[in-house]
Amino acid sequence: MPENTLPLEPGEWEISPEKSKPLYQQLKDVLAGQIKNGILKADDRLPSEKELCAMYNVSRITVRQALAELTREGLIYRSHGKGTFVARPRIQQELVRVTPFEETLRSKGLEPSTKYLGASFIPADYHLATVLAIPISTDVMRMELLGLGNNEPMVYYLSYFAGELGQKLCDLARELSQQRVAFSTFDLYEKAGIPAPAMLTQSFEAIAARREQARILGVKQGEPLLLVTSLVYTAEGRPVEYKQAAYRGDKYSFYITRPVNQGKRL
Amino acid sequence: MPENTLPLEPGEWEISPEKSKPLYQQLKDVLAGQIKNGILKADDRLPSEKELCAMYNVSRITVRQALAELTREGLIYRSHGKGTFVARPRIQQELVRVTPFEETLRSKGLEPSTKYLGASFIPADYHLATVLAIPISTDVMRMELLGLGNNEPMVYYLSYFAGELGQKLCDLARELSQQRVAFSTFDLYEKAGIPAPAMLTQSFEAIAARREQARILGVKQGEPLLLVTSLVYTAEGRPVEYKQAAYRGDKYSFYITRPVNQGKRL
DNA sequence: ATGCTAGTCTTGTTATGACAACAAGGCTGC
DNA sequence: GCAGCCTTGTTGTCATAACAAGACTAGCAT
Repeated sequence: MPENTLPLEPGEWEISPEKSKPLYQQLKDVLAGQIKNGILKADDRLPSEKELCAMYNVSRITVRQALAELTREGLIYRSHGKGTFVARPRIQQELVRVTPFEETLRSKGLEPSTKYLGASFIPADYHLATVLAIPISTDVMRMELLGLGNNEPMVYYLSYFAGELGQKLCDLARELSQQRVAFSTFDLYEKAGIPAPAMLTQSFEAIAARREQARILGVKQGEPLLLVTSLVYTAEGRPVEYKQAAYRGDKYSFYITRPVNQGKRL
Repeated sequence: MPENTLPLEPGEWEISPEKSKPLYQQLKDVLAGQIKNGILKADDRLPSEKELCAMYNVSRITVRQALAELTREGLIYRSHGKGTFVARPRIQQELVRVTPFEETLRSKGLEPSTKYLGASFIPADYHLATVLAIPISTDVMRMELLGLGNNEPMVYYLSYFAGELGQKLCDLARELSQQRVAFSTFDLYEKAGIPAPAMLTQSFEAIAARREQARILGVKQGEPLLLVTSLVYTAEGRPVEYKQAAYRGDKYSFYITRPVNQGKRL
C-alpha cells in the first residue's frame, strides 16, 4: 500500500568503496542530485533507511550519516515513525547562506570587479587590539578595497588583519585587482593557502554617509549606507580579520538564509 | 607524555540511562557545562573518544554523537590524528545566533515593549502571493507592530501571515500588547501552539525614511533606516510569514553569528 | 646530522545487531 | 459504532567491532 515510495532505480548511480570518497558522501551526493534534478520532488517520501541500505548495499550507519547531513543542510526533513521527506525547494541551498557580492551583482546583470585602494601597517589601537585579541600597538595590516558593479562604486571595504598574514593577502589583492576580477577577502585566504576561516560575527547598521565615505562611493552626504561590521574567526576561534563594509543603500541589499534559533536565551 | 589531557573526574556528573534523556545528550550537556564553567578552557584538549567511553561507560557511537553536535555548535573543534579541543570562548553560543530585539535593548539598559498597532485581512497581491506560495487574492492577515525601548519607537514591524493562523496570532498579539510585555512574532507561534518555524531568509537594506515611516518612528524624513525583510518557513519548507521590519538607524544594529559558507557556488 | 621507517596515538569510516519510541491502520471486544 | 489493543513499519538510540588515515615520536640506517 505505501506506494508513494518511488523506487529511484540504482544502477546508474552505483556507489562503490573504490571511489576514495566516503560512502556516506557518495550517497548524500546521489540523493542531493536527485532532489535538485527533480527526480525527487517536494514532500515526496524517500525510501526508508532499510530500503536505502538494500538498494545501495551499505549499512544503516552510512545511510543515517548521509541523511543527517542532508537534514542539516535543509534538503530533507525527517519525522519519527513516519519517514523521510523532501523539503520544499526554495531553501535547498546550504543551511546558512549569505549571497556573496559577485553573485548578487551578477544576478542583477551587473559586472562585478574589485579595486585595490591601498594598504599599510598601523599599530593597533585599543579597539582593534581588543577585537583581534592581540596586544595594543602590535602592527596590523589595514587594507582598503572598493567593490564595483559595471564600474560604479557599490561598497567600500576596510579590513584589518592580525599577524603576519596581512602582507601576503595584501600582495595578492593588488595582483588580483590588476586582473580586473572580482574577489572578496575570503578568496584571498584560499589563494594564499591560509586555513579557511570557519566562523564570523556580523552587525548590520544603517548609517548616514559621512563626507569621506560619500566621496568614495559617489553619493551625497547623508545618504543611507548599509554598514556591515564583520569579525572573522578560524576554526579554533582565533580572530583573524576585522572588516567594515559600507554598501550604498540604494544599490545593494544583503541576503541571508538561516535556521531559526529557537528562543534559546543565554 | 600527553598529560595536557585533564582528567575531569566523573562521579559528580554521572550519566545514567534512567534519566530518560538520551545518553549522548547527557554527555553533551556535561561537556558543554564544563566548557562554559571554565573547567575546560580554550584550546584545552578533551579526553580522547576512547577515554570518554571508559570514563562515562558508554559506547563510542554515543561519544561521537555528542562530540559531533558540540562541533556543530562551535564549542569544540576536532583535528584528525591529534584530538579534540575547546574552541575560543567568544563564539560559543549557538552556531547561528541572531540577538533578538529584547535582548539587544536590555543589553543597552533600555526597557523593551511591543505595541499592537492594528491588523486586517487583505487579499494577496502578486508579490505577496508569490512569496507566500498561495493563490492570488487569497486573504492574508496584515499586522502592524511597534517595538519600543524606554517607550521610544525603535522598530516598525509589518507582517503578513498565510492561512488561517493569522487570526489566532493577531488576537494573541493584541492581548500581549495590553500586558505591556515585549514579544516577537516567534513568541506568538509558540504561545499559539503552532509548529515552530525552522528556517528563514532575510535581506538587509539601508533606506531613507519615507514620510509615513518617519512619522511612526519619530524621525525626520530621509533619515537612514535599516530595513530587514524576512520570509519564515516551517521545517517542511512551507512559507508562513512575510515580514518587513524598519529599524531606526541611529538606535539599532542587527547582530549575527554564523559559520562561513565556503565559496560553494551553486 | 639527516632522513626514513615502524609503532602508536588520534579521529574518520563502515558493518552488524538490538531495542525503544512513535505513527498508523486494522482488528477485536464491548 | 467505537474505544482500545495489536501488528507492522518507520526513525531514534546505543553497543561492539574492525580497519583506514592523519599526526607524532622514537629509533634505526644512511
